[in-house]
Amino acid sequence: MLQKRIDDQPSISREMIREAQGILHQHLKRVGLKQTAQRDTILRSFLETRDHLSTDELHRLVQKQDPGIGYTTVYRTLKLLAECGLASEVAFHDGIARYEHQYNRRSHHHMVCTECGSSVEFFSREVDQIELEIGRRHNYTTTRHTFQIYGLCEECRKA
Amino acid sequence: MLQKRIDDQPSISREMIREAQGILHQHLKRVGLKQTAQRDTILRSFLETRDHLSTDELHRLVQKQDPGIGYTTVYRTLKLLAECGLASEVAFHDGIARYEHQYNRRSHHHMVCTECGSSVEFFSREVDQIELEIGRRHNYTTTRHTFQIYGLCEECRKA
DNA sequence: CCCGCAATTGAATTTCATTTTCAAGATGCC
DNA sequence: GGCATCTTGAAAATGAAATTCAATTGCGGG
Repeated sequence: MLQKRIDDQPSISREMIREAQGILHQHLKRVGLKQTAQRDTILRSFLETRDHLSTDELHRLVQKQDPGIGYTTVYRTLKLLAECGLASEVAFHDGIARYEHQYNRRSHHHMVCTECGSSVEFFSREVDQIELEIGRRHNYTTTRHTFQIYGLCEECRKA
Repeated sequence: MLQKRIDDQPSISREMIREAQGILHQHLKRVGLKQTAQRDTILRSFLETRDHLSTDELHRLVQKQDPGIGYTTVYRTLKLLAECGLASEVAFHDGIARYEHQYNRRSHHHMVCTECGSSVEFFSREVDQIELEIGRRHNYTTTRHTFQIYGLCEECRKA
């Protein structure tokens, strides 16, 4: 199910959708793939939701726009979006791959309630610096990191 | 396959194995389960390796000690070890659950090479403090966190 | 010491998300 | 418009994790 999410980002504008679509189209051309109505629909549905979506959840949303679009196409399009930097995979600890917007978003992290699955986003400049520092120390060229905190939210603690 | 790992921990002593076994036995008694030769063998094999083991990898190691022990038993015993705090799950980004020793180990984190899978462990007090700070700010009772850095190690960069 | 209940074991099966296959249908370069 | 190539989506395959079940084993009480 879709889970409550708390963060501080403004909602997506028509302008941003157009821009994101441009990024996707450019990426497709660059790697010799084709624009299709399905890929555009999937991108739009993805951008219009603020949650951490699994392939299955996005598929359900997409079907409200166009019931003919199959699970496989959503699955493949999410990989494309990740490739061109519009989406990125977040692994919470429940064994399901989830994706979130990446376009125009500050580097952020998640705190997840292990009871109800709700999550809070937070920002920490320090974490980015630790990545750089540790990479330098051990001679790695770092590309990204994941940082997740697990615990009980206020409501689940009471219950 | 077993992957190269770099860290700064001394290797496990006979004394620690005895102590870990005590912890397991106590846990079993507490929740009304039984001691078995298989569980002891699996714990020993687990402690004797310094790597991040998948169930499958540990199963193979265990079979060198006792070829009769099945995959399922290893799988179940790893969950037991996690329950009593002797092991903890680490999810790198390859979709396989791995476990590592938790007993007597400082809180640490991983930097993983996305090319060859080798990993470096590192320690950062700051990360623990961020967990506390963020938990307090959003009213979560935090229990743990995961922090992983991904990148290219020196050798893979050259290649 | 031995009985009997309850837990354990391991092979086999099931589950479930993910990934691949393939034939029919689009896309877009010429 | 023609044609090579990519795309699509249903179905099948994959693979790790989880469960089932009948035979076996541990262990507390008598």
